[in-house]
Amino acid sequence: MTEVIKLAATQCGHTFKMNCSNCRLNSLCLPLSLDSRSMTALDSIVERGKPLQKGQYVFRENQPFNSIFAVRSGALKVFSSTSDGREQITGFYFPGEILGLDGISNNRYESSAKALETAAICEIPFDRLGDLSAQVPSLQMQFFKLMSREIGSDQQLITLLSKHTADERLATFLLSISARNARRGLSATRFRLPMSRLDIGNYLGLTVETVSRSIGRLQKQEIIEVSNKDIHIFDLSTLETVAHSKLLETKEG
Amino acid sequence: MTEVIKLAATQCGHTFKMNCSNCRLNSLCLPLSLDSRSMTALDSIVERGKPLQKGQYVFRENQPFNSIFAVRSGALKVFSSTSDGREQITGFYFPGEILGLDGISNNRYESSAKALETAAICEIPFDRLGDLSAQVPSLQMQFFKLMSREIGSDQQLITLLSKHTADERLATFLLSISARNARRGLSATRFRLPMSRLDIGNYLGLTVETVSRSIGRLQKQEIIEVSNKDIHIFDLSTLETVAHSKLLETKEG
DNA sequence: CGGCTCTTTGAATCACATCAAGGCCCGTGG
DNA sequence: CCACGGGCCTTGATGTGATTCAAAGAGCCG
Repeated sequence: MTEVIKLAATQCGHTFKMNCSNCRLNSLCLPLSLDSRSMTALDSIVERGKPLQKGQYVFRENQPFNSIFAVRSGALKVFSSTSDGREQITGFYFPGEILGLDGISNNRYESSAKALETAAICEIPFDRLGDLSAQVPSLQMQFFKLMSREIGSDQQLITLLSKHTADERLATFLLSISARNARRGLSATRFRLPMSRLDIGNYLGLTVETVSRSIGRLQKQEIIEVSNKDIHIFDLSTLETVAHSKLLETKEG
Repeated sequence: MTEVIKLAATQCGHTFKMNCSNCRLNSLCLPLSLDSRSMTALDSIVERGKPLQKGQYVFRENQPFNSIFAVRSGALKVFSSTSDGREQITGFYFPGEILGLDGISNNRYESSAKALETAAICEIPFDRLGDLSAQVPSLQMQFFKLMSREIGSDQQLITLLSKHTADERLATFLLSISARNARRGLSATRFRLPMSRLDIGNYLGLTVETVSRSIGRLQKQEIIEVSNKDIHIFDLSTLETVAHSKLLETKEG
């Protein structure tokens, strides 16, 4: 790694140029597969604001839509309010992932996004991204794929909610977090969950109590170990078995 | 290529040119908001095959992805298979609606699509659509919006599955069909459901029996009348009340 | 050290699933 | 045209996983 790029470390107070080219996440994020000229062009439209504190909003339901956002660090939850006023979390977003796509269709956000912990995000004005996409075919394709992936993952959640038990949902959820950690070069078996049990339950269509009990069951079977928000997955493959409802419950006196 | 363009044959033996410009659905479908030049360009890449019979597939899960499809007539279901081999229906598709978008991300379809009744579809090769989108900004935008709308509707289904009772799910389902009929100039209150109770249940995360009982309850409350697959909604606004769980159950001896 | 939210655990209840049986619709063939 | 057969749909009885209600313990921040 050359010394100019190294400057990405912040707290010292020096100014430095954070951009897509030197972003550690560019191989996961929108820039994926762009040549350096195109990446520079993309870079020029990206806006990087100050970090969000826990609880702060990136955007709110019904606000006019202008930009999509990429997570640089931290974690966010995206949720919309149901007809009877409660909230439904539709996704959690980690570094390298992009949110706000649901706002395109009606020019206003159809959900809200809130920081689960201190988070840094990149704002990408959508009109400028559209212009650039028309000029850079690989960017257009990358963006189509991004939206398609969002559709695919929503449909997986639909299946999860529709056809699976509490334990299967929780196991699938943990595996999803695990895989996304691995993608960013972090441990697939030890990590910290940035969201509360309430949020997990909300996302998975379960109550807090059920989430807590389900965690308890997985722990008792020695598949995971949990201490507060810290998760240790002992055996990924066993957890996968649980997720796919192929584990017959071990009867014990 | 110009005059060789697809001469769809009618039963009477006459040939005529079916195209986007003369399609009754063009104001609902992908061509929406295209000028006539652009519509002609789009038209030149659309392929119109012979109608599908009930039960025939448009595409199957894991097949290589090449095209997206627009429904011209009839109805389709889209479903994917769960980890334990059952199927999960993720959507029903009616004239003017577009399917296959989930295939873009990995270059293979992540779901299968099957005709619920005789159906006519337009095939749109995706690589050519991508090229054209880069040249026609309004087409690119229209396609972005289309994908975004799919994301939005998937998220609504997530909320429905996660937070709502059987009666609310069924009411919401009927209202969705109703609204989509209205959009195409058909009756919002009288229509025929092209799918079986089993399919409805599968889609809504319920068993057939529960669907049947839920229909029974709505009928007893004189909100709808059902005869086989024929639905008559007496009062849309009451049905909306049910969908939003604001109807207190009427106790009766 | 409060006061707060978050989490866990237990007991009772409920909405929906499951199991079971009978009826209806519709295509097919006599 | 009617009889037969196989899905599809409905209805009832019973079972169960998750919710609800309740309460106490654990972590966190001022």
